[in-house]
Amino acid sequence: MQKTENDFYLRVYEVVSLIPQGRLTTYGAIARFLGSPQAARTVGYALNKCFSYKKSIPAHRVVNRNGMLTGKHYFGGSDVMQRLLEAENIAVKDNQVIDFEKVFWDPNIVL
DNA sequence: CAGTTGACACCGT
DNA sequence: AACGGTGCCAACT
Repeated sequence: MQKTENDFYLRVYEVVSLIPQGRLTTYGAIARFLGSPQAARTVGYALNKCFSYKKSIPAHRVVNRNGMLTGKHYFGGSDVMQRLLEAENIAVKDNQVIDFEKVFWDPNIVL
């Protein structure tokens, strides 16, 4: 569908904001959803700037393909991201999401 | 304007 | 099976 914003990272924010509570997705899934499966890195970069974005983005619901909280350090704390996930019934152990595939949410499948 | 970076992912050794 | 190196895309300095 057509987006009013053509900026790549704006689209990333859109998708991340659509992630249901208690679910999470991966950078690769979002990248693939945007049409560039190889642009997973760009997705992560977009989320890095999401803190500078005017809207609040649930970036804690986005993890890498392994389900590991790679960017937890960017939340301003060492365990902030994990805490946010815990608040959504998502178990996290050693920077890794438990039952990752169970809570995994793929925007491509939904659409 | 050109070079480097970065919250990833995949292939090769 | 585990570790390291390379590739992509867009933004930042």
